[in-house]
Amino acid sequence: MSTVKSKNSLNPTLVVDRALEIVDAEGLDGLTVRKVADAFGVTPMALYWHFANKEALLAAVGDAVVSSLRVPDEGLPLEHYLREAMTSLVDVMRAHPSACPLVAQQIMQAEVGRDLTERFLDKLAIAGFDVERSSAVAHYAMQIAMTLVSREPGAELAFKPEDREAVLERKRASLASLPEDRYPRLRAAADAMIECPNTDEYYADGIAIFVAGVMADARALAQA
Amino acid sequence: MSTVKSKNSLNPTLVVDRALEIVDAEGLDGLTVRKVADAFGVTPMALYWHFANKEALLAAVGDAVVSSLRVPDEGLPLEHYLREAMTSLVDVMRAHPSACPLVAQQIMQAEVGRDLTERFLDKLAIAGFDVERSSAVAHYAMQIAMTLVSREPGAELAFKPEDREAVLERKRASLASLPEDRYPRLRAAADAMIECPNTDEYYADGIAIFVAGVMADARALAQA
DNA sequence: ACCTGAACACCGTTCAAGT
DNA sequence: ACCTGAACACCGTTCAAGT
Repeated sequence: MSTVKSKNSLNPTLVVDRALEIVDAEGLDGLTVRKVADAFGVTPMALYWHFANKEALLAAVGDAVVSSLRVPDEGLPLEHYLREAMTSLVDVMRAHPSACPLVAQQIMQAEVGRDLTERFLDKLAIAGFDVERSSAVAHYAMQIAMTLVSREPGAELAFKPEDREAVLERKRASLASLPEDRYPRLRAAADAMIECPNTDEYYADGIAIFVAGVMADARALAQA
Repeated sequence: MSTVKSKNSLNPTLVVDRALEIVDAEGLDGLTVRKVADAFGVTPMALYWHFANKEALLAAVGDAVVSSLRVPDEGLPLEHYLREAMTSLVDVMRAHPSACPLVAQQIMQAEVGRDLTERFLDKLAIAGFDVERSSAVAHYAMQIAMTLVSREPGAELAFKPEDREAVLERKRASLASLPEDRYPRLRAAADAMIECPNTDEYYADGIAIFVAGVMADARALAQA
């Protein structure tokens, strides 16, 4: 967070990088035009020369994160292509969990996002999905990837590191206070539901369930 | 939006109802302590007698929506129980799409949410899912139901009804400008990806895919 | 017990002005 | 071309005071 100040010190790329740092450190709601300006030792209004408004800045942050997405190999069959695409999306988002909603919002504005989706829609069509169904499945895939990352158990407590343990403890106590005879499963699951015990497994399983569901649909269409 | 004003006109139930109306009409970001106060012809600070802060008010709104959830019949087998539970969740949320995140946040604070989850975890355990996996699946189900509703194609444009058509048209134009030879599937899918052509089908398919994925897991566990 | 009034530290953004 | 300064219409919230 060093304060850089010189003539023409502000350009969109630098601003977006700084903004992403702030989002990572303080969450999406923690990003403020004034904070970005301060980080550059500049007046808030200086940013309005480079971006039309805050919305445009957020979109640019989304674009920046999306750009590191990779398109799975064209030759892969539907099942593996879908798994690879979702894994790639999840990986990109896990690098900047707070920016997830921006990624979901901007993915179609990026060439890599369009290419990935076009190929996916094509494979779905070949597997027998009609246009409406393919569109829905592509939409589910994107949104589920985002949800997995941005709502990973315990992720909502990523900020205010002092409070984090306190909030965790409060949730734990709340579940522990439930009557054992009525909520035995909930009590046993408490720890796992509050904080993800194995994040890699959490993502792999989430993706696997969705992929299996889509493939069940594909099989049903194949024999119809 | 009539202005009610009398001695002791403010009580938590009335305030929550009003707040939910505002959320429905203007979205979650449109809900403001000051707006709620205005609706009652009262000073913003009056609300702080009944709620600790805005967060507590939002939680109460979430509780109110959750309360209309119903627990599926205990006797149902896993597959049907899961489908019923997600359908019930989706129905409750579709009544107040902007309040979805509050529902997801508060569901475990409500008896009906805990009962629904306890039974689901029990059925998963009987089907062979270990604690960690059951917890993850319960979490996926909740979050996916929420995502289906709050990110239904076109839902993000639910407010500012004047701008709505303009934004839709801008998105449509953006996809229509893509080269036909390179993005044929994307162009064909444009309408369906921008605005949901059949919402009931969209939800039924989304739920069906997740249920099928979980059942594939269950079968794999059964024969292991 | 329940609400008001004034104040504080924040927001995004406009518009005119400086260099 | 790029940035500043002052101002506006908002936020959530504290704290002391009224009834």
